[in-house]
Amino acid sequence: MSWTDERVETLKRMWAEGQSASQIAKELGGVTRNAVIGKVHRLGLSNRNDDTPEAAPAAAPEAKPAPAAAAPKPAPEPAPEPKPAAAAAAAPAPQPEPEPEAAAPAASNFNRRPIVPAGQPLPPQPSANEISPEALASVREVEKRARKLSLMELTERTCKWPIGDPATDKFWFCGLPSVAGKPYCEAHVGVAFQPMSSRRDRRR
DNA sequence: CCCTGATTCGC
DNA sequence: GCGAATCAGG
Repeated sequence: MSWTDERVETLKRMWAEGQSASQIAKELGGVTRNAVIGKVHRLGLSNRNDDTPEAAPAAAPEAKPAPAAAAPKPAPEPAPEPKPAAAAAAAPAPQPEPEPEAAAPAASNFNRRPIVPAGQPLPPQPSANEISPEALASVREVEKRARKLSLMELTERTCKWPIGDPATDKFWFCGLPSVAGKPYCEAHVGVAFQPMSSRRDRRR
C-alpha cells in the first residue's frame, strides 16, 4: 500500500480527530501503526503545536470520542454489534449488588432510587426473570472481580458493561477481557445478547 | 499484559 | 519516503 492522497487525507483527518495511530492503521488497512506514526511525523503533524513557541496553550480542549457503552456510537464504524435483545430493558437494576458487607462506617449509604443524570436511558441492566439463572449467577460472580475501569480505560478488548450507579462514585465498567468482536466479557455477553425466545409472551 | 507515541536507521 | 524495530512511557 502506498500513501495516496486519499489515504493521507484520511490519516490527517483521523489524526486531527484524536484517533490513535493504531486505530488509523486499522481503518486504512495494509499499514501498521508504525507506518502511520512514521507518516505523521514526516508530514510534520506529530504534535498539534503551531506558532507561538512561548504561548503555552494550557487549554487543551480534549474532545475525545468516548467509547461509551451507554451512548450511541459516535464512530462511523460498521458496528459489528449484533442487536442486543436486552437493550430495551428499562427495568431498574434488581440490585444484585453483592455488598452485604457494609464497611461504611458513616452514613454514606443512600438508599434512594438511583438518579440517572440525563438523557441516555439506563444501560442494559439485566432485567432478571428473562435470563438464565446461570447467566445471572455468572454475572454476579464476575462483577465481584470486575476490574472497575473508568471510561477512559476501556479498550476494544475490555468488557464495557457498566456497573453501579452513574450518579455516584460507585460506578465503573467491568473491564474484564471481552469476547472477541463483542463489547462484553463472556458473562455479560450472556445477559446482553439474549435469543429472542423466552421474552415472547410479554404482555403489557 | 494491554496500550500509547517517538525515534532510529536500513531499505 | 517508508516502516519495522526499538524505545519510553501509562
